[in-house]
Amino acid sequence: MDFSIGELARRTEVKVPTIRYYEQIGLLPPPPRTEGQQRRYDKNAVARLGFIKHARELGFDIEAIRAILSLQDNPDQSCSVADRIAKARLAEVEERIASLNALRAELQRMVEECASGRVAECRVIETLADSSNGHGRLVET
Amino acid sequence: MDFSIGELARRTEVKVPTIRYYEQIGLLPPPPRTEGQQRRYDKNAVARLGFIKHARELGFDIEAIRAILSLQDNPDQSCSVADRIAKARLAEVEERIASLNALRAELQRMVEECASGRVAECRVIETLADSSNGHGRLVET
DNA sequence: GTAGCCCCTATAGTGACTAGAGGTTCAAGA
DNA sequence: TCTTGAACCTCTAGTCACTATAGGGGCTAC
Repeated sequence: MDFSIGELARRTEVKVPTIRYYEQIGLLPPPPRTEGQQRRYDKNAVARLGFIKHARELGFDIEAIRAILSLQDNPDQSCSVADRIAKARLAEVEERIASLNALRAELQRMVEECASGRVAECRVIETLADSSNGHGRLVET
Repeated sequence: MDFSIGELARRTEVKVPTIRYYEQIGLLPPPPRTEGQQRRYDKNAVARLGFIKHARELGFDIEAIRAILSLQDNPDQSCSVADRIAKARLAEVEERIASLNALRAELQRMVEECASGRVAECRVIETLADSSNGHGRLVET
């Protein structure tokens, strides 16, 4: 029911040194060790690390992930704190979805034009070039 | 109708050294210079840099952005090349949208529970913890 | 023409990993 | 039980994508 860092790495597809790095910076709690100082993990670690992996792939930085995980780790903390973090992340997530939808539409158009034998004009830049749409980085206030 | 690197930085909200860095690695073409070797930009540069900024915020790495921009820069290149790049990026974009939708739903649920006065149980980890859903990195083949 | 802000290049530092060196532990088989 | 080799340990250094600093030169307003 518990396993090594290598097994955790295989299950999550996160590299072993990255797992140790996450522990070092406090994203993963220090796990129990064997007599010989080797780390032993359980299913909770798989879930937590899987979440971190996903969130990183989605472009959240470590501090944002730390904030989201703190919701999980302190379910009893004041509602207002959790609410503020969740709302800020929610706004960021919604903006990202909107931008990705626009980019998807343009990529789809290009693929379709290709399929119909025409050389695609590429307008990805116009699709995503507007810098005045409030896409700045969100910060907890 | 043309302006300095500082003005480009203000218009795009990209920092001056970052603009020079993008030029150095070939994401931005070298612009014309004044007699005194200062860079001058036009509206095209604003659009291209705005696109790059957005794409970085969405988590695309430099090589992915380079590939997408190459569609724009070589509209006459073979359809099969453009198609391959566009399809790979499209798949990646769709996976990201799906993950973000799941995360959004969970964050919304938490915000709603907070609004109703209950302390939120946080289940963000369960929402996004599954690492066996094919979220690996896509690569051009 | 000179003050002051902006630009130049070049180098070094940061965040988030990733790889390597050099040594130790664990478990499977003899 | 003993051995052996894969997997583990710590520590340091390197990579990618910036970001900041140093030291100097250009440009416009008075």
